[in-house]
Amino acid sequence: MKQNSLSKAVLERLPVYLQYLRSLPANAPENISATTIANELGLGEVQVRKDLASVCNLGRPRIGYMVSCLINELEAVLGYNKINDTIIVGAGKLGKALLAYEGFKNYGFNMVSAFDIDESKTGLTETGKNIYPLSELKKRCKEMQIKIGVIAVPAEQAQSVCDLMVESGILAIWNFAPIHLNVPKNILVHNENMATSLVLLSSHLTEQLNERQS
Amino acid sequence: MKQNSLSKAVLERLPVYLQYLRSLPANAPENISATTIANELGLGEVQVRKDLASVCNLGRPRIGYMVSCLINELEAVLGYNKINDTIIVGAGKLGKALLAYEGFKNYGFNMVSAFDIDESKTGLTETGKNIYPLSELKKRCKEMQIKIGVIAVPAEQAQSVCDLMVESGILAIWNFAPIHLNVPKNILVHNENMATSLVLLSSHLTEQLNERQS
DNA sequence: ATTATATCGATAAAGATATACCGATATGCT
DNA sequence: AGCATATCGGTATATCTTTATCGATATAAT
Repeated sequence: MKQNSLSKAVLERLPVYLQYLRSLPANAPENISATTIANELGLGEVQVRKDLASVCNLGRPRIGYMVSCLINELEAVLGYNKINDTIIVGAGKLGKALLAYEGFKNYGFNMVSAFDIDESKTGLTETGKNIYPLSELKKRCKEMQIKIGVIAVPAEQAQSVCDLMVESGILAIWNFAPIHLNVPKNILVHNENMATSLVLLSSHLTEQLNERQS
Repeated sequence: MKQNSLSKAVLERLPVYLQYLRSLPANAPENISATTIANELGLGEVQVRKDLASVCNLGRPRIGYMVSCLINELEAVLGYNKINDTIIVGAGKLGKALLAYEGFKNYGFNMVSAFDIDESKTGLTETGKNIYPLSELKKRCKEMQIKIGVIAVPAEQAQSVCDLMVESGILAIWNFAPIHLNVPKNILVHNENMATSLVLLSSHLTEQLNERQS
């Protein structure tokens, strides 16, 4: 593990490698080459090698990388070993889906509980997690030292929820509301922008259909 | 509107501008400057100007851009006027949330119906949309000429669902399963990778906490 | 009318990211 | 043993993206 200042682009691909490596069957060969990974994931082999080199140098010519070591290194660099407790504000369909999703623990995240302004939603979910009134957010975040929050409320309420989160000591926000949030500069906002995702699909589609016509 | 080969980076920011412009109150000034947009969205003003220039050249010095025109141009370039009918495979929490979400129509998308291998889920949702057995996917896609599909099933089933979609004539796939999909090269897969999003949050957090210590 | 200012679009420079190339090395084959 | 081959890591090059700079222009103020 050597990690120093990984670029955003690399940081976004590393989890993909990790996911792929974890998905390999138990009886797969002990070692894997960058070439193989590249083919499987549809990337360039040089890029894979460069990305992996930014994490560790344990590839051997003609042999490749030892899968188990690579997984360990990636987990270490990505911080998947330390558990990050996270809360969700908004217990609608999306909020509940995120709260219930088991897969986050594979990434070192633990969705602790959700908060909603509608107090009738208060209580335990099917999966045994608590939904609390929004009024308790600050108190509970401080208590549990929560540093990560998810915003799953409609756009109109997103900024005020965001402000409340910042006040509660949250440092990183995963925002699902389709709106730009204003935050102090030490707070990170990552926008999960559906519009952005959809545009990529739609513009690909337009290209495809145009090509067929011409 | 001039659109020719917009870069991915630009394509990802355009919806953000559109979203922001639409959110302006009705009594806001008729024109807006790149400087203002940049400040509101936390971007560089030159970047905003360049991005907008890639769509149209209707900014006037000292005046700025006419909001309504800009919205029209952006909608045209992004293809938000043609409605893209879309189906979802997987009617679990996530699938249902996506099916119910009203906001997609703002982006020119219409979530038509969902499909699930579990036939007990078949029927109408609260919002009046149909859930069908997966076995009907191909027939219904062909009938309705669906070109876009959403994968909201567990990783293990994602590849087979994907194959089925391709067979059904779908050209663009929005994949929520944490796995790389193999597809023919004319099919676009956009991965909504939670791991990737989370990594960015988590690595920011690590940096923040390290800074405080030193 | 002249000057000051905000803002534009275009071009140039800088920075980030991806690709190509090459020498080194570990294995398998003759 | 010696050669062919797959694969690595590093350096160099090319491409893509962002940021800086500048002359032009439309309005407002003097």
